[in-house]
Amino acid sequence: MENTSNFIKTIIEKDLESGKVSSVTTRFPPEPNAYLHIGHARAIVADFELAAIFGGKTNLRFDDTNPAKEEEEFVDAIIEDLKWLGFVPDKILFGSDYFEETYQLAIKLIKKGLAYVDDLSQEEIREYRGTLTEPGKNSPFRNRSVEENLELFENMKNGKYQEGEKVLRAKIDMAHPNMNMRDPVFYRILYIHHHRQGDKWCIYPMYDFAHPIQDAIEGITHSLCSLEYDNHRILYDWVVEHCEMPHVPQQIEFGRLNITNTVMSKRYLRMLVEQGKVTGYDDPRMPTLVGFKRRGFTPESIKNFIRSTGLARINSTVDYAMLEHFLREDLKLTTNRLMAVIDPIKVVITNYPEGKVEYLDAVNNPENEQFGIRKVAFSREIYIERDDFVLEKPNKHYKRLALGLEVRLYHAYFIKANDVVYDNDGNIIEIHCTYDPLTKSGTGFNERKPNGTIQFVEATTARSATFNLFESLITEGSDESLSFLERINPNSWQKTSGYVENFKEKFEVGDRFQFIRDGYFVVDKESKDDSLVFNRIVALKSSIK
RNA sequence: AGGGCUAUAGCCAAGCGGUAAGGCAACGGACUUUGACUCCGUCAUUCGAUUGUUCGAAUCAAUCUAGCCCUGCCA
Repeated sequence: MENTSNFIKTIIEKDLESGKVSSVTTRFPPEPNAYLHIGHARAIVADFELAAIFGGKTNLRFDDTNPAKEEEEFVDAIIEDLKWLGFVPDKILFGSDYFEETYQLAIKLIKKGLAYVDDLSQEEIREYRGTLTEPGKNSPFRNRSVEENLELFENMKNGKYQEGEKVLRAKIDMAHPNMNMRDPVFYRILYIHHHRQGDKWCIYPMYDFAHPIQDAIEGITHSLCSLEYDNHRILYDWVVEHCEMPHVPQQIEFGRLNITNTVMSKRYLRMLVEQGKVTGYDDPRMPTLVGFKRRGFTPESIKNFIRSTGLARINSTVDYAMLEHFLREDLKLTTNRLMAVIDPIKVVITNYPEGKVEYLDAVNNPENEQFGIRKVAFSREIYIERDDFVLEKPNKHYKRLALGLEVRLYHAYFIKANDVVYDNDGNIIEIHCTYDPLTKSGTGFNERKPNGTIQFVEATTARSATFNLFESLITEGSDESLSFLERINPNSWQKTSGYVENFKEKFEVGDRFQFIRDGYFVVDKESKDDSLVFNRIVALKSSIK
């Protein structure tokens, strides 16, 4: 946000200049009913960074006015997610902490003749509301006296009625062109245990009543929310005005962020978890923040991605490639570059002495000297990537190994392929090569140019590893007419076994590496056998011509 | 008697009356001990359409078109 100009930043600047506000306070108000996903990151970055630019503060406020959907598990998860992204809230608050004040303000509205208790059923309220093109009609209970409303509302609070029997409504205008103004419900009766309030309350305020009050109480100057609340701003302002809140917050809407081929809806994400399509909210294929974290994304890459997409009054669908770009950009300077062979084939260096293992110097990250150097093992038997060998050079663009061709083994020697060994089914199981000692890495040998550079892993010292290769969970270009679950790609997670060089004694969960030519990987949880488990984060942009 | 919001390249996105930034993707080329990275180059005579105002319009006005949101006792 620092780098990008956007319309909200402009609004804040003007408010500061005109003296409308003297400082900036924002809030990030998630409902604790789900894990945060990448779409939330836009709101988080906007709330925190926009305030920070102007030296302001940001509260984390849980919007917990509906006990039917909210759980403690989610509040802890959300706090963790924010911490992971590196944002520190000025205060951590709960909408439910304001229930008493909210209740008193409802009484105030009743006394002003601006709210009434309605006995209509849910169905009747819907019928009386009218439609998009027809006005609604007044409830027969709309003109109850202030005294009667006061008594009825108190009875509601004291549990004298059943759920659904009565609600408190604002008295505004049943013919208003904006449906939200047709006497919106402000309080409903719910005999449900609240995760923080316990059974203290049996009436709960609706979002439209509670949210502006919470913002006003906290002194929020700019209340950012997504575009669908545009239609609610008129109500938001109505509540602030008629409750006579001393502080007047301002609601500003911006567009949501979507990513191509990525389902973001809480409902669908919950379905994936509940139906066992994924291993949990932190499954690496999930678009949740914990999912991205386990998949190996860095907080910085996600923030840079969000910053680059800007903020506008339009919902946007950004190409997933953009996210990968920012991850590569971050990772290329912050990871060690190791050699790993995902689909191994054995190579025997026939002119190299048996039993000898030598160690060669390798730079850990050529673009960042701080990562130092390591020793890479080399011997008579090594593994290379099966894709890096063909019998005959197919075209002039081919830059790998073929019979009769010489390539450089990265960090080691030139080798030339002379022969292959087949199994009974006619599959190549071994490649026989010779190496040239003069071409040792670091000697500056330049008499000949090899046909490219390939990676390898020394056979006796290599660590066995399991590589998880992810694809989009939702099949690309899927038919919109198919149901959500039918669009899930069943092959979205492929496992394969290979080898990685013995870089260090203990690989930690979360360690990220670039495997030369194969992309960026992160160490995941332990596997059942003792092989290392790596999840691919992003592939390198290589294509074989 | 519907209301509100939005429209700039394949995808994001600047621009706010003075003659279309930037990023992603794509495509050429150079370099290369990663087909990566880096570097160089190409990629909107036109801003949803049509009129109008103006010396001058993506920017202002009118009309039209398309998309999104709104008829929860969800948020």
